[in-house]
Amino acid sequence: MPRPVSQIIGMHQRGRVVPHDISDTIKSMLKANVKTLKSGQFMLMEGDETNAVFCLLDGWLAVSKRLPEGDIQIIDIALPGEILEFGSARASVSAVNVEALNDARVAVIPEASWEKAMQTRPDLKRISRNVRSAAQVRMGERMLRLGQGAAAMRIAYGLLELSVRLEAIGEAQEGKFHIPMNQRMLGDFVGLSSVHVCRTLRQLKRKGILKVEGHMSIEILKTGVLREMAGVDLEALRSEILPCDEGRPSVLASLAWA
Amino acid sequence: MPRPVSQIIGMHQRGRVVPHDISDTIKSMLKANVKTLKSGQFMLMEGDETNAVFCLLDGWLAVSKRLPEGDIQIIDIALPGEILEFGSARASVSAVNVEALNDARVAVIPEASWEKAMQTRPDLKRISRNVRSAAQVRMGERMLRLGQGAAAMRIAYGLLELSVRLEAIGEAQEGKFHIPMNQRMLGDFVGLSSVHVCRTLRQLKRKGILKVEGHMSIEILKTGVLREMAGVDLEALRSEILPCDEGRPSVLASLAWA
DNA sequence: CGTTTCTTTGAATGGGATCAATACTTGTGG
DNA sequence: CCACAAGTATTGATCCCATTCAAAGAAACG
Repeated sequence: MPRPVSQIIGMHQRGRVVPHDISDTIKSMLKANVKTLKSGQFMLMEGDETNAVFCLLDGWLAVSKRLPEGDIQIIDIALPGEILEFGSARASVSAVNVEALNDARVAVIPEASWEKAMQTRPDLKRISRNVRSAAQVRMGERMLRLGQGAAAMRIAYGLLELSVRLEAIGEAQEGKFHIPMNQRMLGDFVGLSSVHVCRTLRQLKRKGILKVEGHMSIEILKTGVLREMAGVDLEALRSEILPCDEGRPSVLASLAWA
Repeated sequence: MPRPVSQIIGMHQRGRVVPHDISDTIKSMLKANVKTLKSGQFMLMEGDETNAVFCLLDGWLAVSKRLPEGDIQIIDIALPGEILEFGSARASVSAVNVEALNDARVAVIPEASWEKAMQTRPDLKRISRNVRSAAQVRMGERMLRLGQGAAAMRIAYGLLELSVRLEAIGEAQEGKFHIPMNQRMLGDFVGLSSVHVCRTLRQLKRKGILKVEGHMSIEILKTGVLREMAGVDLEALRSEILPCDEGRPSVLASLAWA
């Protein structure tokens, strides 16, 4: 489901059309080393060394952390177009686990190539920053609800966030989308036990706010009510968590689709 | 309490000594526009526009978000040396509140100047990235405990994180430090009610793990036990949440101390 | 078709919130 | 200097939401 060319970065800059070969530089960078992950496979574990930048081309990744007791919290969910830079302050050691939630393809870009590309391509730099700040904002939103919100609010926000992000990349239409996670994982995402995820979803179903079919095929029926439960301004959320470039929606991964 | 010159960035690069006037470029950038904040004053509110980069020179800032119901979650606490970039994906609109927890000084740097400085100073770029990833890692740690940890663990981790970070900038010695927050704010930080913060602190006091005097003067007596409760590897934490450059601890703010 | 994993539902437990009342601290102006 | 006010800490009692335990369906899978 590729997007229209007008939404692909690098094809236009301030009205001028950029030669295709420049855009192809990024394309080739993205295609140089593509890692294929099967559903459930770990791309990275806490403590692993990495000095690469990852661009998610296809599929979902869960970025998570684990307590000594074994409890897991999903810190963030990466969707196609996400740019992942790990390594902590001192060394290039990952502080998180990264797991494929379904079959995924990830472009692995050596830090040096990435740096170089950023210098020659100001649009890439902008996009990188926008993708990063989008991730930061949505993590903040989730943190707010983890700390202060009740179960219904956490679930409501989680679903709305996914819905908004999925719509932007064409993986959701009219509030309908599929989540490649079971209820246990969704619980790890919103900070609830799987049992309580089940109960909360049931409530939403009974109130006619959601429709859930099979394994996590979701349809949001009453956006307004859900929005209210989540305590979020949908328009503001969209503008904050959807990466854009020069005012247009942008998905870096779309470059590798050709 | 300035740090030894050897720890100040820009004075050495791969063994070579850099002329002082280059380092002075950054110094003058930091000093060009310094904003003074009084305790309790807001530097930024959700919805405000900013296209500047902030460097915290002195004092503590709380970065927080608020639910419609009024509940507040402190997303992160900025300490001297922190580099703050706001603005979300699409526009330069802040998604957070930033409040001074005590009297603070912040260098306000126009995005353009910042970009320019980053290009001419690779060390600044490295530091900026390290500071950012440190913030990311500690937010992840807190998110993990917000979602999965009980009250004692949240408090224990919160105190340990602060202790580690404060020691690195000389604001804590031998586990003793002062927190410019009341129990309500500490609760907003770790996701607990003020009442429960009080109870949890009392437990820690009774067990001889902590000493608390007056308004939040803390002394960690049994680091091992606290570390255990927090479920954290102290050494790993240090290496992940303390910004460094070229293997040495670095605090950008120290440049403005001269 | 049996096995495993996942969902659903019930019942009991428990942790933290909330409500409420009492001390303590700090700052203010008389 | 004291009295008062406002904010904060402390503690008890109660309530409620979410976890845990347990068991029975339902779906996926080899």
